Amino acid sequence: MPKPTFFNLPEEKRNLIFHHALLEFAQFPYEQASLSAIVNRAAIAKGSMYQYFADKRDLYKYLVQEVYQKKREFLQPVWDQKEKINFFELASQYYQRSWHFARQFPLHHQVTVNFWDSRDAAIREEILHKKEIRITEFSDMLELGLQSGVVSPEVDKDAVWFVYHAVAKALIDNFLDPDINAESHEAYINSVLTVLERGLRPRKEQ
Amino acid sequence: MPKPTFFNLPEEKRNLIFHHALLEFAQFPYEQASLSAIVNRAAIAKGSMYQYFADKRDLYKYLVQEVYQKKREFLQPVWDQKEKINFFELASQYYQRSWHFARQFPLHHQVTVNFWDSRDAAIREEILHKKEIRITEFSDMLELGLQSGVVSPEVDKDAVWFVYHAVAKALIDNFLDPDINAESHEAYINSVLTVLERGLRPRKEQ
DNA sequence: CCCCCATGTGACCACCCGGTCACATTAGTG
DNA sequence: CACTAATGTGACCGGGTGGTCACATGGGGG
Repeated sequence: MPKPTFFNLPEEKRNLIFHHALLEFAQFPYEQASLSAIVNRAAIAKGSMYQYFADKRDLYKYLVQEVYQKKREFLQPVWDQKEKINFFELASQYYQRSWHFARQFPLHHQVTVNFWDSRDAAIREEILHKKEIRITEFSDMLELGLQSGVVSPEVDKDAVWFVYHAVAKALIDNFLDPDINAESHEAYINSVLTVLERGLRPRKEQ
Repeated sequence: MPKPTFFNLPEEKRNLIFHHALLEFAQFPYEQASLSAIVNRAAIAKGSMYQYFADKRDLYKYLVQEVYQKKREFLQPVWDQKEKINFFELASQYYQRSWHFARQFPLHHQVTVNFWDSRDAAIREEILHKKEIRITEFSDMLELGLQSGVVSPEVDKDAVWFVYHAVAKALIDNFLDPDINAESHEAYINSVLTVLERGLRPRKEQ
């Protein structure tokens, strides 16, 4: 919801603003991010910013929307395989590709991480909305897993969603941990997913 | 590390200050919490606060320390059973009792939740310290589970820690969700733990 | 050339923050 | 009572914030 003026801008200037907003909101959550800092670093007059966006929240919402748009496109190839591979392979590929997204676009990634911690009431609504979308997508995946028999029919679906969501968030929060290099991180994701797949109880078979 | 003056205060006044600090830091994470708001609501002069504590962070560290002290005492009965019951029962009791803590002391609980989101550099050190303590405690528990045979020796211990920590944090963050009543919440915790225990793959036995 | 309108600007506003300090108040002691 | 030391106080400071507004700038068309 930027004002029309923003879209009349030459692309270069739009990118400049977007980039510096990205830098700021990647470093700080919404409440602590400073609009003054953004305009100073972008060498834009504060008043100009208010020609483009209604207020700080307007800018933030636009930024988050664009960031998630990019992430969704990045993950699309994984979703396209939904019917071809099983639940566990799909989950693995999903997190592996999310990790590559974080590597390639660390600022975008950090914005998504900070987004979930926001306390602003209006933004929390957006968060709940995004959460619902995830639940639906995950339920679809899980349903396919149940039908093909790779997922046990005994599990409590809500509990499974809860566990996967919790683990996904923790994985994503740690994607940029500098102590972990590429190879071991991919292995690590798979170790974690194996725990979810097989459980802690010993299995008699195999 | 409050100043000696603080401990010379009559207990009533100490409790007053503690209570209003609790209210503020339960509502906001460290950076967004307002010292001015605390002193105003407690009807204390701002200058007085600086007779008791070196600065905002000093007050916060003291508060967090007291809160975790209370929580540790509350959970002690569970740890005392460490040798008597198995890994999965212990985990269940641990989260059940954590949930009762959140119910009985919602402000204390909320302070612990906000604590983990803090970005202040000095406070992040405390966070890492608390995290190490948790890792050690959990490793001990898991080791007992392995020795007694209720936990599969094939699992990657680091991955198990990661999963349990992630799920614990998510459970705790949702403890005060008003949509969930007492009975169903206890059942919910057990459903989630069952997913971790048995995994998603169907089991041939049983 | 001038007029118009979209765009750019930065001083300025009210408000809030954490922290300080000169001074007032109180309580205990001889 | 007086003297001392501890404690209480709130106006004040410098610095930050999101947001505004009267005005400057510039480029295209009559």
